[in-house]
Amino acid sequence: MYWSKYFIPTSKEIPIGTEAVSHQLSLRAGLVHMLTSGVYSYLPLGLRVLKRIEDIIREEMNAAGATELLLPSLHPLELWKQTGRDQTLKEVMIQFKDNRGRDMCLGPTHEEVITDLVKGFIQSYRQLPVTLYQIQTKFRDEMRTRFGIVRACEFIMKDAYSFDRDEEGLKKNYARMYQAYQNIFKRMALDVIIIEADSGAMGGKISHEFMVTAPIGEDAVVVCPSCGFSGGVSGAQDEGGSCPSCKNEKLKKQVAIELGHIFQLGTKYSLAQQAQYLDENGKLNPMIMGCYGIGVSRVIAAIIEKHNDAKGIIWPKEVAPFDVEIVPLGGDDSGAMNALAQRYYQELQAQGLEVLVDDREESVGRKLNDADLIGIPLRIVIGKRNFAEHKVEIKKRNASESLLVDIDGVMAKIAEIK
RNA sequence: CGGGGAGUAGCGCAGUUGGCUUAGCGCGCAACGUUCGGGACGUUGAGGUCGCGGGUUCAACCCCCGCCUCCCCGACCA
Repeated sequence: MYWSKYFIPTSKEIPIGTEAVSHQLSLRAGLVHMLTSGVYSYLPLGLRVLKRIEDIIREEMNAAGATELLLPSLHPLELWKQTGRDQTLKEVMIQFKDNRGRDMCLGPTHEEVITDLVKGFIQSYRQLPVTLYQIQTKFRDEMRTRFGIVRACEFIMKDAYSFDRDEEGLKKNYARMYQAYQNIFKRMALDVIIIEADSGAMGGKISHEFMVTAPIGEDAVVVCPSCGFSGGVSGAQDEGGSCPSCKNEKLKKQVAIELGHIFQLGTKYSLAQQAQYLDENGKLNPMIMGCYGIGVSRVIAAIIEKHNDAKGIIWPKEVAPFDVEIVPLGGDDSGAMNALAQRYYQELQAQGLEVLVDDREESVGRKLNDADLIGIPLRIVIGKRNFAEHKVEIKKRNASESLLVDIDGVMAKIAEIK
């Protein structure tokens, strides 16, 4: 991709009314743009990150035996009355009458819809278990939005739902999802703290939250500075309580942001909506459900929050919008330098890498500072001084030093360090 | 929904105790020239219903009333 043909509106000004680093950088690096409070456009660079995060989630969910589908966002309110959540979620639900006078809402979550779907097609124990998931936009009428895409009214969520014959099956599925979540966050370079949590409006008994410590957090966790033990804030585990694991140190309280939440729902929805199956004895039983969410768009903010420096974002390579950025700086020999950039562009693409070439006619300072800001993991700088000596510069965004490499040795070097 | 802050050019801001403001500055944008490895410099230029609606006044961006929007803290939630 050539920068001049693309759309990356960067800014050096810190946007008004922003405090969180991730909020500032996601705006300055041209990832997202606010339309109104809690409602964001994903610009090309932000969309690329989003897609990469989604791909990681898809791979891990598929590997864990879940199947992707896509449910509607537009729901008849009638469906929500079956579980009473038209009332319990009333405050966050965006409701309205359509032109036919029907009461409708935009889906804030999808337990009712998926349960309604599954009960229509699954009648026998032979068809269970089944786990379905989607990556989709949710709508929640937040009274108070926060930190840009961290807490938005329209946001992207991965939500999965499991249906089992019994508790044992649910626990198995739950454990599988738990493991998949650990894999997912690890691949995104996020250290998660997993805590037992309240089920809230979801219902059910057991649930776990996947948290990442960050100043943009809305919740608190306690962490042991000595052994790394962590947990939710409650009773004996409050700050100052001695670590229940190593006893060496007192626990420290930290704010954390919730990125994922998994629930053992049990029969709350299957009973209310009569999602039943026939067992081998010909007896009707309610399906045993679990649900598993990840705030996909929120993950972007968390990654930026954890991976940045004074100059900008430092994308972990698995989620970076591009793998390599080529920066020809121009000069007397700019024709030959641009040709070299084009050559690298083709060679790197042939290796399956996503490549951005900053072909803009901008000052050196602006190009290099923009490169730092948008944070592509690998950068190839073609400057006239080195070019005259048949060399180019390769720099990792997360390294302080750059490497001088022979013009013809670039591909080998990239393959070595990428 | 309670408490605080803020709306003036695409972005970031200044301003007037009401009138020399034809509303400025920085960034960005356009053109030309000089530069050319770390957000270069100069000259010229385009760009604004001063959030919206009323009111007071000879005169309102400025004062009064009402409303809208955005941000932060809290409550609530995923």
